[in-house]
Amino acid sequence: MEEQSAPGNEAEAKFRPRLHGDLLSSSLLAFLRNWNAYGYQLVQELAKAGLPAFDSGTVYRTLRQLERAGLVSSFWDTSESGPARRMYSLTKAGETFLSLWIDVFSRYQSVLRRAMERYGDRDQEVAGAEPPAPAEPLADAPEG
Amino acid sequence: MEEQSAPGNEAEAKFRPRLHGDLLSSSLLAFLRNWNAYGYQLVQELAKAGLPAFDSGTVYRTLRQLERAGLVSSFWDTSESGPARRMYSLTKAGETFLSLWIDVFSRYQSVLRRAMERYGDRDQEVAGAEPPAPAEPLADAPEG
DNA sequence: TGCCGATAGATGCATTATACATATAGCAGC
DNA sequence: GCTGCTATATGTATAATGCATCTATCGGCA
Repeated sequence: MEEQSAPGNEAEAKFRPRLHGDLLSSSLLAFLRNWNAYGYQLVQELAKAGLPAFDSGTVYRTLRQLERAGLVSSFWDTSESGPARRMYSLTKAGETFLSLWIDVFSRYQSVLRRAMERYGDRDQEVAGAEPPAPAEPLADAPEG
Repeated sequence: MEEQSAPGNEAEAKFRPRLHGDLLSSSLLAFLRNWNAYGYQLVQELAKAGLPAFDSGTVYRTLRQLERAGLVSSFWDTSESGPARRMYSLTKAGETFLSLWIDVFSRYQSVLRRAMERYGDRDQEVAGAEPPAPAEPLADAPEG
């Protein structure tokens, strides 16, 4: 069937960090914990934060989804000139969710941190050893 | 201020942290940076890390995807009794990707941290002010 | 007045990702 | 043979995503 051998040097292109879903949602909630803001503004704030650019359509849709879930609320702000802005603010439920997420997140974080800290001790294999044996990669069955 | 539409207490149920995509991929890469491991084992390791349970089918598919991208490599381990195990190890490209991800991740992290740290100063609104004005939530247009 | 560009939000659509259930298979104990 | 645990994989319906596109307001400018 599929028998491609991944060269490896084009891997970053195919599989770059995307920061989707939960990461976007929680970033938005985090911003809204401090400041009321509207979508266009949040897109720019996220970019300014040094994160990879988010698709604005995804941001707008995510905000509406957060609103449907009751984590944020919004109203149309027509006080400024220009197109109306949908101003968002964090709800009580949103704050609760954000702290729940941060709990989960800190556990995830320690997984990453452990990976980086242990980098110095890389020599001593701890668990499933088997030194990086070559063998047939991408094999489809144990016994061809 | 009362949320008339979303009760808020069912928000966590509808919108719980899922730890998808990039988070799963990078967790797997992080584990594999230290230990060679197979899928079933990684599912258990992730659970032991205190993270919400991942669907095993998603983990297996994600591992194959990482392999297709050249970030990990695998071989069938039939040395133990029982079903064959597909042993994974991190490739050079995988290490590169992981550190790229950790860069992005640390920026994301500071977004969250800033949100939590500033919590004490919550009173002084900094940016888009407009005290949580009520107004029509979930409105479809600025002018009814 | 008409046109352009920036701002602001939204949606259509094809592709991909995901959860849930189910399938396959090896082996151990009875 | 049957059951249960290990270990991997897939079918499928639903959800999420990227990209392009659309609407609309307003300021500047010719």
